[in-house]
Amino acid sequence: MTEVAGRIEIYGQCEIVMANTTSLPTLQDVAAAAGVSTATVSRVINFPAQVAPATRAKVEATIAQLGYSPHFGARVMAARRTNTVGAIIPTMENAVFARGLQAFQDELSAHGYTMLVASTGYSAANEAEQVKALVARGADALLLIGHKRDQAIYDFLAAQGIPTIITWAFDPSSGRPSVGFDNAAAMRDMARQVIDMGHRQLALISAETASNDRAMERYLGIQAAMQDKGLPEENLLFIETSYGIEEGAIAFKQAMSASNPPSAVFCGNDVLAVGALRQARDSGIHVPDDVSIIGFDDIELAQVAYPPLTTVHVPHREMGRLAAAALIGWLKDGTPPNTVELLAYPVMRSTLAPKD
Amino acid sequence: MTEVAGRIEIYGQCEIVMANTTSLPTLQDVAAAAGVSTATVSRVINFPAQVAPATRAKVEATIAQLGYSPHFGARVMAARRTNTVGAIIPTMENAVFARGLQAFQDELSAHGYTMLVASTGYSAANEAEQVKALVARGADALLLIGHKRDQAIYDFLAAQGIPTIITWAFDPSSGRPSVGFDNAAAMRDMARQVIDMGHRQLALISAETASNDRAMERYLGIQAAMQDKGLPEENLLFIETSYGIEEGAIAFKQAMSASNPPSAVFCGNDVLAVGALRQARDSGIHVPDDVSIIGFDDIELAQVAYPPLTTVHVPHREMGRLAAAALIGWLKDGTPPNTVELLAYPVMRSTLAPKD
DNA sequence: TTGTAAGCGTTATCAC
DNA sequence: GTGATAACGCTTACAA
Repeated sequence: MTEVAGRIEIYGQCEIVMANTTSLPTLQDVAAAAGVSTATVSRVINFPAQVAPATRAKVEATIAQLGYSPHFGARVMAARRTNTVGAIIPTMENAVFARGLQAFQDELSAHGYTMLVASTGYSAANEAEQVKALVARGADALLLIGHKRDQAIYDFLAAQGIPTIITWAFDPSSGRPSVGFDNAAAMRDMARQVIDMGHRQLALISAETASNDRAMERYLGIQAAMQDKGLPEENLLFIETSYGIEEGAIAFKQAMSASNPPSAVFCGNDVLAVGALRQARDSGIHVPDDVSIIGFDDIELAQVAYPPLTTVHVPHREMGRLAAAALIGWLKDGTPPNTVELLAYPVMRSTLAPKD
Repeated sequence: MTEVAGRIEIYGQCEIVMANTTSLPTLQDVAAAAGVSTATVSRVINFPAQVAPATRAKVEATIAQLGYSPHFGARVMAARRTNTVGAIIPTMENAVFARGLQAFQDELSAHGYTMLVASTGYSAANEAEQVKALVARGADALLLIGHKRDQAIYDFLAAQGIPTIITWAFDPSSGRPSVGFDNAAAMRDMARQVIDMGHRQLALISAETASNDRAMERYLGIQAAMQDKGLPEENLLFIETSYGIEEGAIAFKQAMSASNPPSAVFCGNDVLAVGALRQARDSGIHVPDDVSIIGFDDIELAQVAYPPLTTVHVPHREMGRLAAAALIGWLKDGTPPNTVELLAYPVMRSTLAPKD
C-alpha cells in the first residue's frame, strides 16, 4: 500500500464578476414596472389563482425580465415561517444516517421544504448547541435521533413552538412523536436465535452507551434474551468502543483473547462488525466455523463483506421518509403526528452458524 | 436469507403541548423589561464589547429570564445575510459525498455558519431547481459538484451575487473558484501503472457520463494513458451503468463475457468495483490472478473488501473542509478565493497484479 | 379582481 | 455609552 501526502497547489486568482449586489430588484420594482400594486405581484407569486390571467401574465413577464426573486428574510418576516426543517444527527459519515437523511430530504424537497443539517459527533453538549443554532436559523421543525437528552432541550423546543420528531428509537412511554424502531426488541430477537443455535458464551462489541440510547437499548436486548433463555449474565463479555472499522477490529481481538472466548460476537453496528470480520481473517480465525459474528443496521457493507454479514435490518430510508411526512403534516395541521413503530428484523447471511 | 416485509404500527396520538406561539418575546419586550432601548439590546447580542458591563449584565439577565431569542427573519432582513451556506450534491447515499459534506459542515459550523443541503439524484434538471430553491431560502453562498451545468445557472448565481465554489473537479481554464482534483490525471496515473504491469486488454465500468463530468474525465484519463503507452483505443471496453453494487456486478459479468475479455477492469468508483469483485467471486473468477479490478474514491468499502481493493485515493474530507474555508473567506473579504488543486493518487492494495 | 397601507422584529445611523 | 428612529422587502387584512 503506497500513500503519499496530499499535495496542494494554489493557482492564480480567479476573476469572478459578481453582480452589483446593491441593487437586486424588489417587489416594488416589479410592481412599478408592471404597472400594478405590490399586493398583486405578491399574489402572483403566492396565490396565482387569485389574479386575473391577463394581469398575471403581465406580472410574470416583468418578473422574468427583471430577474426578480423574492427576498428571503423579508418573506420570512412577513409570513412568519421559513419552510425550512432542521435535522441533527451524530454524523453523516455513518451510512445509516446518510441514508436516512437522504430520504428525509427527498420527502421534504418534494413538499417545498428545505433541509438544514447539523451534526453532533455523538456529543450531547454539541447537540444542545446545534438545536439552538438551527432554531436561531429559522428551522420551522426539527428531526432528532433518539430520545435521550437533557430535558432543558425539550423545554426549549416547546417554548419556541418547534415541532420535533424523534427517530431511530421507539418508546411510546415518552409521549413524544417519533418514527423509529425498538432497538432492544430487535437485538433481543436476534440474540434469541443465536442462543437457540447453541451459543452459550457471547460477546457484544458496542458503541459507547453513555450518550447513545440506541446502543444501550441493543445491549439491554441481548441481556433480555439471555435471561429468557436462562443464560447467566456473566456469559456476556461487554466491550464498549468508539465508531470505526479499526475499533471493531481491536475490540474483536480483545474479545477473542478472553480466558473464556465467545462463540458468537454481537456488534452494535455493521461497521464494528466488519472490523471484527477483518480481524478474524487476519488472525486466521474462520467465520462462522470458529466464531459467529453478528452486525446491526444492514448497510451496504454488510452485503459485500466476506462472508456476507448476518445482521439486523433497519428500515433507514423508510424512517427518514416517514419522519419528514410526519413533520410536514404537523406543520400543516398544527397537531402532533402519531408515533410510528417500524420493524427491524434479523437478516441471516453467512457469518452466523450453529455452535457445533 | 430471511426477510419479512416491514411492519408498521401506529400508536395513539401524542399529547405535546406547544407554547402559545402567538407571543414569543421580542427585542422590544427585552428592552422594555430591562429599561433600555432596543438598540442597546441589539448591541448586547451583536457587539457586547460596545456595552457597559453593568448594562450588559442587566440585559443578559433579562434575555435569559424572558427566554428571548432573536427572530431569524427579522434579523436576515435587517442584516441582509443569513449566515447559511448551501450544498448541492448528487446524493448523500454515496459515501464520498457524505464524507465531504460532513467535513464541509464541520468547518462551516466552527465559523458560525449553518448548512442547507439539497440533492439532485444526478439529474441536471433537478440541480437547476435546487440552486434556485437554496438561493430563495437565503443561502449566502453555494457549493456545487463539478463544473458541467447550464450556463444559465452560473448567470443566475452571478446575478444574485451568490459566491459559489466548485468541488470534485479541477479545471483552471474555467475561471471559476474551485477546490478539487484532476479526475483525468488521477485516472491516467493509475492506468499507466496498470498498463506498465503488462495489461493490454482493458475495460472501464463507468458511471453515466452524460451529466457527470467527473465520470467523463476518468474515462478520458484512461484513454490518455493508453495513447501514451501506444495501446489502440479498441483495447478498452467501455461500459456505462448507474450507481450501485448490483450495477457493478452486472457490468462486470458483461465485460467478462466479451469475445476478448479484459485482464484489468477499471471502475469509475469503489461501489461499482465492489460489485465487480462480488460478481467475480460468485463466478469463480479469481482476483487478481484471473483478472485485476481497480476502483476509484478509496471509501471505507475499499479497505474491507476482500481482497482489499486497489483504488485511487481522493481527499474527500480535505476537499470539503477547504471548500468551506474558501467560501467563508469569500463571504468575509468579498474577493473570490484562489482555485486549489488537491492530489488524488493510486493506492495499491490487492486487486491489481501484473499480467502473467 | 385589485389597491392601500399597516405591520413584521431586527440592524444601523445618527445624535446626544 | 446609549437612545431615537429610519429603513429592510414582503404579506395580508381591509377597502374599493
